[in-house]
Amino acid sequence: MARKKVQLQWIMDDTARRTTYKKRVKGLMKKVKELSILCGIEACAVVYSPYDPQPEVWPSPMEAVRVIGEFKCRPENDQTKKRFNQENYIRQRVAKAKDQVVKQQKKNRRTEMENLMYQCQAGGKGLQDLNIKDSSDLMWSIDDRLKAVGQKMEYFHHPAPQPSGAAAPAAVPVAQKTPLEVALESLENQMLMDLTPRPTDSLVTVGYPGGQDMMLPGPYGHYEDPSFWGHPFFT
Amino acid sequence: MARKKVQLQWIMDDTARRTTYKKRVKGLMKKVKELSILCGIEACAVVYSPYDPQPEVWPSPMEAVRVIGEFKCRPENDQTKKRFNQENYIRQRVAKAKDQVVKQQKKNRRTEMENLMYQCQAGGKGLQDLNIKDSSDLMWSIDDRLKAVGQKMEYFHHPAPQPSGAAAPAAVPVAQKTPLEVALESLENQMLMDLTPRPTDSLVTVGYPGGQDMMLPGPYGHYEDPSFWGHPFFT
DNA sequence: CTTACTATGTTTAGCGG
DNA sequence: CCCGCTAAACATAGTAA
Repeated sequence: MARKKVQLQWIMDDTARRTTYKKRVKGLMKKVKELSILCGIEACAVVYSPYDPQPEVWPSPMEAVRVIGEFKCRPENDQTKKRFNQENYIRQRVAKAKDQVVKQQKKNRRTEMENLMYQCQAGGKGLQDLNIKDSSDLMWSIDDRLKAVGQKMEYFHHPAPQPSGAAAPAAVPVAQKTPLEVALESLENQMLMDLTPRPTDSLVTVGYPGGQDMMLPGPYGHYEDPSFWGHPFFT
Repeated sequence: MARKKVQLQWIMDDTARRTTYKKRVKGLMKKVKELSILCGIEACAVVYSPYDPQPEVWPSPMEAVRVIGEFKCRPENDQTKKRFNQENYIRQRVAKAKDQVVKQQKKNRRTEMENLMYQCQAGGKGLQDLNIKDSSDLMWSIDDRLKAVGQKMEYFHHPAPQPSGAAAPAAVPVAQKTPLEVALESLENQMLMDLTPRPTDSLVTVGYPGGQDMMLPGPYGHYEDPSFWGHPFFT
C-alpha cells in the first residue's frame, strides 16, 4: 500500500513475499492487540509461516487455544453476558477514577505528586493482599481503595510536614504512567481476573524499583509483551 | 486514528466503543485475509464480542480450530517444509502463466478473447476430470493444460473462419477476472488441494453461466466470503 | 442504530545503505 | 539478511444526515 497498489494475490517474488510477511504480521498483531484493549474483548490470532519454526500467535499460544476452544462449545447462556457487564462496570469505575486522578495531577507539581503516589502504593499493604472474594466485595473493595488513595492525596495537598525519615523512598523516575495509574490498572486487572477463574497459569512477575515484587495475574496473557502494561518496570 | 489520536486503553463510552469495535473488527479480518493470500500462508483470527452471539472468525470456525490445533502438536518435520516448497512451485508456475495470458489478452480485443476463453474452458473436459495423482503428474498436467490453452489462443489470433455452429456459446459477461483466469485459479486450487489431503469438508460449489457446475475443494475454507475467489459467479 | 463522508493518523511497498 | 526512510495507500474517529 505504498508507492504502488498491490493486487490481492499471492506474491511471486520470494524476497518480496517474505518482506511483506514480516511487515504485515507485525501490523496484524498490533491490530489484534489494539482491538482487544480498546474494546475490552477477547481475541486471538494465529499465523503460520514457513519462515519461523513456531507460528506467530497473539496474545499467547495458550490463550489462543483457550479462546478458540471456547467458541466451539459456547452455550450462549447469559452467564457470559452478565460477567461482561460486571467487567465493564469495573472498568468504568477505574477509568473514571483514573481520569480524576490524572486531572488532579495536572494541577500540582509532578515530582512531588509521584513521590506520594509511590509511598501510597509501596508503603501500604500490597495489592496482592486484598484477597477479594466475590463481585459485591469487589465493588466495596475498590471504593475503599480509591477512597484511601484520595485521602492520602488530600493529606499531601495540605502543607503538613513531609515525613522526612529514612523511610522516604527516592522519587520514582518519570515514566509514561504514574505509579498510581499502574496500581489502579493492577487492581483492575486483579478484579477482572477474579471474575474469570481459570487454571493457574500465565502469572506475570512485576518488579518495582525500591519495592517488593508483586505477582500479578495476567488476565489477557500478553506474554512477551510487557508494553501492554504500559510501564517500563514490568518485566 | 483520525481527527484525533486515540490512546491505547479501554474506551469508556459505550457507543463509541461499540462503533470502534465494528469498524476495527472489519478491518482486522481484512488484514488477516490479505496476509494469508499475499503470502500464501495459513492464518486465523477469532474475536469475541458481547455484541454478537457468535464470535467473529476468519477464515471459518472449522479452519480456525484446525489451524489452532495444528500448532499445538507441530512435529517440525521437514515434511511440512517440503510440502510448502511444492505449493510454492505450483503457485509460481500458475502465476507466471497467468501473467503471460493477461499480457496477451491486453494485445487483443477483449470480448472476442473472452469468448474463446469460455469455449476453451467450458467446451473441453471439465477441470474436475483431470484426475491428478501425484506431484510429478501435476507438473506435467499443468504444462499440458496451459499448452492447450495457448494453442487455442493462437488459433484465435489467425484470421481463420470462426466455428459458427450451434455450439458457439454466448459471450461471457465481463467480470473482474476472465474465465481463463478463473479456470487457472481453479486448477491451481485443485493442485494445491491434492498436496494437502484432509477430511472431506468445506466444498465450494461453483456455478458458471451456461456451463455445468463444478465442485471445487476449498483449500482455505473462506466460507461466507465468495469475494476471495475474485469472481461473481462463485456462490 | 446505519450509512456516508472526510480529515487525519497509520500502515506499508519500494529503495538505498 | 537487516535497517531506516518516504510517499502513497489505507484505516478510522468524529461528524452529519
